[in-house]
Amino acid sequence: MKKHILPNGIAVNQAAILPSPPTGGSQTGSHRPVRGSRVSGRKWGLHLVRRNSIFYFRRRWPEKIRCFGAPEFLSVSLRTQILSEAVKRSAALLSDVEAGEKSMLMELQDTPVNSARIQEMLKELVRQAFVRMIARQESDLTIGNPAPYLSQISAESDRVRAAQKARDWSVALPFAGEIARKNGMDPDDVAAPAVARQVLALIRQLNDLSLSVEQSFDDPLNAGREILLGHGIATTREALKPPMLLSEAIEKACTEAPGDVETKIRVIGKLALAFFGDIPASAIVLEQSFEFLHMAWMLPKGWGKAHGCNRHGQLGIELCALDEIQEADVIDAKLVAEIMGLDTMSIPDKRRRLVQELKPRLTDGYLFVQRDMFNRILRAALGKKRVGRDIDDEDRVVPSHAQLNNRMRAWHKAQKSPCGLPMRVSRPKRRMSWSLEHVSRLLRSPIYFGTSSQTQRSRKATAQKRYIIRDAIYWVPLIMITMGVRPEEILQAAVKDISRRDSILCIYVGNEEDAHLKSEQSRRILPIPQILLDLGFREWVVAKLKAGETWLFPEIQPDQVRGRRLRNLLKTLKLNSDREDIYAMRRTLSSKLMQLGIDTGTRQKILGHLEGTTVDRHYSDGNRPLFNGVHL
DNA sequence: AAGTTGGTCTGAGTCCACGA
DNA sequence: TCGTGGACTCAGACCAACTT
Repeated sequence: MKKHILPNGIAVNQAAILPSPPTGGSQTGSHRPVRGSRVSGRKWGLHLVRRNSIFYFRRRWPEKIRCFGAPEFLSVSLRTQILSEAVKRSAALLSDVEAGEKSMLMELQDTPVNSARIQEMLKELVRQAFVRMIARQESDLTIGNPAPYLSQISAESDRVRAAQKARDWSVALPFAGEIARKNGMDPDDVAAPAVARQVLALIRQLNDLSLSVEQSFDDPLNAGREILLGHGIATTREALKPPMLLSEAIEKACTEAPGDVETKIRVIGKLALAFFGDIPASAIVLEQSFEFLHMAWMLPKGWGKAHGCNRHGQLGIELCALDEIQEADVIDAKLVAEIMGLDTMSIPDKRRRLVQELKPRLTDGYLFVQRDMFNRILRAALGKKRVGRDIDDEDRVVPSHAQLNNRMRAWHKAQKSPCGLPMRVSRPKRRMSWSLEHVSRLLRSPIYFGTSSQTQRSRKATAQKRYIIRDAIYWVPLIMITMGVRPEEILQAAVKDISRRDSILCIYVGNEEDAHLKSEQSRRILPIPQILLDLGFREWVVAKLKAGETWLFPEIQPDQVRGRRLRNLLKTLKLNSDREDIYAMRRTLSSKLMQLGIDTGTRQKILGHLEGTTVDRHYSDGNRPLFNGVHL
């Protein structure tokens, strides 16, 4: 395809000689409007020029192709002096050229001829050659008979030289095709003149080095110093180790990371393997990281969840992330087409429907998490020098946050229809404080007014049966609303963490030695608000103490999935809401305190955020009246 | 029939440390 | 002060066997 476009006949040299179009001229000079006595270039027709009575086809290459290195013009001799024949041939040529351009543009966008990838391939070529040379020097003397080896190498060099002269680029394939394939490139790319030329030259360079090393028995690392450094390889044995595969990099990153991070690394690792295949990690370059992240960006929210495995040993099904994207894309495209076709609908209405009905994708914020995890994988393989914080943007393999941000803006633009309607949506979570109505509905729910079943707490009490069970489900929402502690903080509290301090009943959050806290800042002492005391919190704790309990909420195992029971209950009570979830109760308290004019520092101390020093983290004294003012 | 539960998996937010 | 990276926590979907 490229072949019939690139060799552009007589054009390149003569392009400079031909008169350039005056300002405002489009395409070629031939498009210039007729002005004054000047001979119109369009005398013969579109893209037609006549020189020495022979007609030529002459057309400017589109900017998009020129920026990839194409010359200004395509000029081809039409090999005729007859105008009508020239017009016919020119029309045929034009349609061919335009078709070729189209597919070429697609190709360029699909796999940009990426110089960084080619450099990686050449580097691998060098590395392998050096490994062979060193292995030969260290091998048993009887194996390597120098004479045939030398002549074999010279023969190879001769062959390469001949191929270079004949411009037979396919010769490069046996040398670099396999490496290209392993690096995730199309082996045919190696046969492109620009690439093959470099490959063949390098092969000869390496062969020359082999010959001289074979004869002089110099250390290849020393003798080939320039070649190594020229390809970014240090002159050490260490640097010649085979490149790490993506799968190995994932394993390495996982062993280095803590548990929770490991699961995320495995997620993005699985995606990367599906996207790149198991190629050497060093073969990935910046532009491909962008493509990969774009793929992740298009993942539908909730991908990979419908696998069907559960605790009953169900086998479930294997899901392919790429397929899930494809499916979502198809559905979205159908919806977009359908809505665009509704002539009667106004633009805002169309937007509303699209936002509601399009399949939500990952949020922008989460893509940064994915980026960070991908970063860890590549850092495990390439080291901090290639993948670190303080690297120039153009040297990066994984884009920096800023780079990704910029690129994401472009992606967003591309996901807008011509009339500005969205073709891709996401649903970020925005927590809001609970409305008073919501809180009061919770407090009037069967949890506090009594249930008819001891286990199914959402069932309303009947005349005969009325249970009010004071356990985690009863106290945790109250404590969260009035004190703003995190669920995991209150759930791991021990009975003796509740005690008097200066005659005020307080809870010592994070007092347990082995308590697992979000941060040191969350270690704090909070007074028990009056509301809880009125509800009998003190008596309840005393009863626990007498019963010899250690934990405040023994029914909640520390390693259990916490909070799900409560969440489930809220759901059946129809108290669940996307924005006003359990965790949002912390925010509720904070905003209520703010309305009462309490300064930020104190609020942060109550919530256990960074701010207060160790000394003033104990603010139980004197602050208690504030809590009495909190109306729920 | 509606609700509970505990497996699996991913989604996404918060907070903190560090260094330019 | 801000960008970056890291760690941690919680949210939520799906699923099938149980309970009520």
